[in-house]
Amino acid sequence: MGSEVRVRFAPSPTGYPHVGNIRTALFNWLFARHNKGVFILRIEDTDQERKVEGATEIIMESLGWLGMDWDEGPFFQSHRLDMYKKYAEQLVTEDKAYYCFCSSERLDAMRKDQAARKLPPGYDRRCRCLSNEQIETEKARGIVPVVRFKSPTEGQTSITDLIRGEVIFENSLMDDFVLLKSDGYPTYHLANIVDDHYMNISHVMRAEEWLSSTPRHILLYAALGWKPPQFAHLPMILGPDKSKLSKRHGATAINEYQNEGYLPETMINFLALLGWSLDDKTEIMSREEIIANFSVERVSKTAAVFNKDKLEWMNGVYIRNLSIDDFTERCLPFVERRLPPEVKRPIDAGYLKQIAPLVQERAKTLNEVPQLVDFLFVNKLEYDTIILQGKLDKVQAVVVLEKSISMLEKLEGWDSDIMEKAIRPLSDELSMKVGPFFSVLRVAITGRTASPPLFQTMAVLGRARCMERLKAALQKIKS
RNA sequence: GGCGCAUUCGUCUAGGGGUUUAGGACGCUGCCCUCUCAAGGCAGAGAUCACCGGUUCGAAUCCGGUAUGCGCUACCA
Repeated sequence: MGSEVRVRFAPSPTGYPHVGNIRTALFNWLFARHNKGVFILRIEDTDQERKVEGATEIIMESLGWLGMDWDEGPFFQSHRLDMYKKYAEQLVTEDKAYYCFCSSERLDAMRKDQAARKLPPGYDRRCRCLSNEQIETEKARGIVPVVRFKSPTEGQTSITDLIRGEVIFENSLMDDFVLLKSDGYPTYHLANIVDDHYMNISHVMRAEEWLSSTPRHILLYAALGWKPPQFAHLPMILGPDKSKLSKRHGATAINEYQNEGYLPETMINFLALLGWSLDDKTEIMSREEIIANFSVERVSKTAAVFNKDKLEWMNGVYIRNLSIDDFTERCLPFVERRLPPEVKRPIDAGYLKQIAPLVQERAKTLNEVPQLVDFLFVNKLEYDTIILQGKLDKVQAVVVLEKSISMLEKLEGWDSDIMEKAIRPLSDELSMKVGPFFSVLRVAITGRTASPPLFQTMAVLGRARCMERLKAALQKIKS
């Protein structure tokens, strides 16, 4: 069972998960599911300063929302401090690592000096060859040391990345990085290697920004006598200006997309296509299709700009493909939250279901549904009288309303076809074009110039409210 | 500065020596449909495949260099 695929998503709990991190999670998850492997959730909470309360829960909720289930975990690195410490000390004993007593002030000064003299930055290895006595004196002074890795000063370290091929690094350029911080917490480098080893991780798929520190990891595996996993460094996600996607580009946290009314299936599909493709044309794919076809070979090397226009389009596609019941259900919380306060709560789900077909193909996000339907809920319409007549003059608009009202009053039923059959001929009768003619009625009924189909809307609104609105419009234009 | 990675329409991408007058999608423009707005259909504009050399009968595809972009260069991940 040594060939079993075991991958992990290992976020640090520093807030709402970034779409880039979620994309990394998704590729790991897809890879695991495609290969019938194991997907592990591990929380890398080794930075006490950046840790945010509740972030872990949010991460788990986000994964849950997207339907990315994990098979093991969540594991917390903060619960495994003894283990990291043990290996750090083992490396010190084996002379593969050493204690460093340098203060952060000295380190800062050193870096400044290096920058001023245009030297490559990096720890100057002052503590690399301390004698036992020196170590004891420093300890006696109450200085808590960090543990640094003794990087080789010559040779090369190469990695074979599943996406980028062989990448070679000069060991002489690698500095003695910290393994264990003075607060007893491990750095990413140590914790990562220890955990990946103990969790039997077969493939490490992470963002490209990690490529540069991978030789450190390789060296650490070797120092510990462990076999490294395979690496795949995923392309990054950029903002429209091609810099790393960040807040100034708009929403970056996955939950923002949830709140903006994007469907989880849209996010999965869209994110999957950011760096991976099935072929030269397939774009809309179910989660199952993506799983069935996912492979690292088809992951691209190039960073991708997050194209929100395309996301919106795709969300529209998914919204239109929803059943009426499903669409109604998903709209409900948004409508509940964003309809004007004067509308009575709870919102009538039955009524919303009648409305749903009118707006389903018009909405790109669930969040815009409330604005699309609010005129069907409020009691009094607010609109500018001038839009009522549209291309017509005032007298014509009055006639349109009067004729329509009397025609509708005579009507037996309140079915959209019946209404249309009765009203449409009126425009001919008055030798008006249907466009401007209907427009008057549309504004009277909806309070706006763009709306779902007029008669279907009227059918849903109901006879009483329609007549009331038409008469109100007549009053309004006359006064 | 050093090291690393990358470079095909504005964007996401297909393509991996001849099948390519470089294909698809978003967006954009026009037309059709049409009671408005959408949706849908059709059409169009949009890429000298970053640049320069090389290999080859032949290169977007292979190699080298240059440029540009990005990443890393913390007791952050």
